[in-house]
Amino acid sequence: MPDVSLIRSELLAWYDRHARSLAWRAPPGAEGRTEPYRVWLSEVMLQQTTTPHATPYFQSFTARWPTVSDLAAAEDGEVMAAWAGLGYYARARNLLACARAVAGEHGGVFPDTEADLLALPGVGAYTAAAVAAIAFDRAANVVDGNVERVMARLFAVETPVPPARPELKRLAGLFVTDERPGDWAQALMDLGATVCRPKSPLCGQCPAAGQCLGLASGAPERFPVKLKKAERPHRRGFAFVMIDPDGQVALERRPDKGLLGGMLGLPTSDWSASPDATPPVDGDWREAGAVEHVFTHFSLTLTVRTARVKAGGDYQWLGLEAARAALPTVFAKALDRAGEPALI
DNA sequence: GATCCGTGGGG
DNA sequence: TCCCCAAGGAT
Repeated sequence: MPDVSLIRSELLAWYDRHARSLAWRAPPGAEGRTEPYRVWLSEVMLQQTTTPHATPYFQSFTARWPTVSDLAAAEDGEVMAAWAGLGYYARARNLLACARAVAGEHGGVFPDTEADLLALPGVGAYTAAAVAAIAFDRAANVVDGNVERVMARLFAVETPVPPARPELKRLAGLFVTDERPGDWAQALMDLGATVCRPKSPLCGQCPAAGQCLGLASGAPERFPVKLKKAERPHRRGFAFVMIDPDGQVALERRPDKGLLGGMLGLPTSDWSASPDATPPVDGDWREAGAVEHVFTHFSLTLTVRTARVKAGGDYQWLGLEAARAALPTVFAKALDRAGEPALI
């Protein structure tokens, strides 16, 4: 069996030499621990999101709202617009709810235990453990997709995920001690991101290669074994671009629950196998083509229709640039499409 | 436990 | 082109 203590010391030594330089990490030798606000913000942004995608958002959020109290005081629409393009918009709603809970119920100071962190909106098992470990040096079992993969390979776990999750978490827990818990968590995730990668792992560079049952099996990339996932259905729909004489576009706030919840959007039909193409208002509607978009659990062909109208009704009217910046990607694509046939 | 919830890059 | 998937959480 892999030697837990040996792997720990080898990986921590590797981390001391190979830690990635990331926007939310204190530079090497920096005084004091990392700000909990920055750790929390980065962890939320990194949920199911790649580092390159999250980085510019982290920079703009921290520049605009330097503390959790600043963020708590922001308006909902501002924060949602600033999150536009990052995806999983429930994160932005929960981010604001969490900031307000910290500002209002905790005096602007993040709680420093895993249990108290877990009670905050948008903070689940992973994020609570990560903030506790990285910001507060608590011995927490930080398990994300990277850690699951590393454990599955180290121990050559044949049980497929997701059923194997509890077992992988148990294995990860074998490594958690009071010694450098924050560094340990980040070392494991850095290893997973740069060496023990999903495809073509770089086992020749791995400090734990000598202890890895997956490598010994001859096919480490086979782990973690995965269950086949369901097919992604396809839907169709219409998006309606109304432009007033000043070039303003009609947008509506989407309900908090459901797809793209809380975000601004174009008026649309239902999205289904055979959507109802009736536009929201009468007018001289023209077809501007279609855009394709892929969501997590369905793909969409969105046909774009445009009309010149007078501003009014129950809409927010924004200029083209402002609208595009505030919209989720699927609607930004639709707006781009509407602009092409020289309607504007 | 199963489902819903985005996006963009890489193989 | 298509498929995979990335520092998950809520219901």
